Amino acid sequence: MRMSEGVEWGLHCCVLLGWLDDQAPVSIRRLAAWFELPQEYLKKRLQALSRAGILTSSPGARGGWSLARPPERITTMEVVAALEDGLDLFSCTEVRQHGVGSEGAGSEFARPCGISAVMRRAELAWRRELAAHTIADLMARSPEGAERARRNYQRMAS
Amino acid sequence: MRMSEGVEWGLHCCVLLGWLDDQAPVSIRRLAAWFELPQEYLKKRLQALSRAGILTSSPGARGGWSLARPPERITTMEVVAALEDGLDLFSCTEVRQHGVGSEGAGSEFARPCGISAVMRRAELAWRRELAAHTIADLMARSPEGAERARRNYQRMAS
DNA sequence: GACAGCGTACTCGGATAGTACCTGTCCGAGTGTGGTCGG
DNA sequence: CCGACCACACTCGGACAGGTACTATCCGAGTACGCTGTC
Repeated sequence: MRMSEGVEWGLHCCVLLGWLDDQAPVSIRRLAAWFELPQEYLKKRLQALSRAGILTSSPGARGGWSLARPPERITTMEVVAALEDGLDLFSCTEVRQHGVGSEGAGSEFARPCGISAVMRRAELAWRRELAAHTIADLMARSPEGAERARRNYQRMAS
Repeated sequence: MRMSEGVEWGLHCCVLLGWLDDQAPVSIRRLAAWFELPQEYLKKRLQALSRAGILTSSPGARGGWSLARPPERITTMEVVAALEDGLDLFSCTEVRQHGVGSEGAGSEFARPCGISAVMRRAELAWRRELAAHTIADLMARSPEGAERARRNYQRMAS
């Protein structure tokens, strides 16, 4: 079980777009060059973030990508959820209700499976932790990054 | 990102083996029939649990599978870890250190990436929750299951 | 009755396919900006 | 000077291909149990 690499890309893009907030929308070409990522595929991932209402894209010349909301109001949970659409770490297939083992069972299957419950609890703890951090938090974690971003972007634009 | 289906199988098998503790080892044929699962593939998954020291297998006629430890000392975390060997939900590829964005960076890359840190925190919360529950807990959650297991197994053996 | 031999019922490990999802690329269509050209 | 037109730079969505991990099956080899036959 491995999380999609696009999650890392998406989070980094969100942080960068937060830093470059004043610089209008940023084109996919520049975002891809910034992190040296495959442009076409990165675009696909950002489109997913757009559908989730996290990013906004403006078409046309001078168009590009920007945060749809202030970074304080975008949690890492939302970004992960948008990029991993399914998002069910564990999905119970109700194995207990099949085969010889299930024969003669009473009403106990009305109650949710204990294994499924434990997995869901763990998953909830994971999500809660992700929801506790926002893009603004991530931006604040490296103030040097913010300055460097602005500096390099100016150089890139010229 | 989806967790392997084998995790659900493995957990159910551990619980069942806990319930059937007195019934010597249980053959893969019976385990597969119990949950109506593909026998050969289930065997592969159980072999992984055996390598992790969670299950024990005895060869020969009358051989089969049994818990390697009392169920109080097997956590769900161990089972998940054994069946998902990699286990790194999120793996940081240090995207920040590539491309235009990384140019002119000082010593800040010596510090771990903030995004990676948040993801690791969340993952830790997930693991902690999984480690807090044991196979014995799962067994205790459905006492009817224990009785039905013994009943159906007797019928199956005859 | 004791012991060797053999068939059976298991597990172990490797080899091999099929499938689904992730990664990556390409293309046609749509849209807004800025420049150009004619009035 | 002003408005229509056009080229350009973007995004959007679908189609398609390669890679990797998950799912699944098959086979040969090894091991323990229990039966059978011989002494």
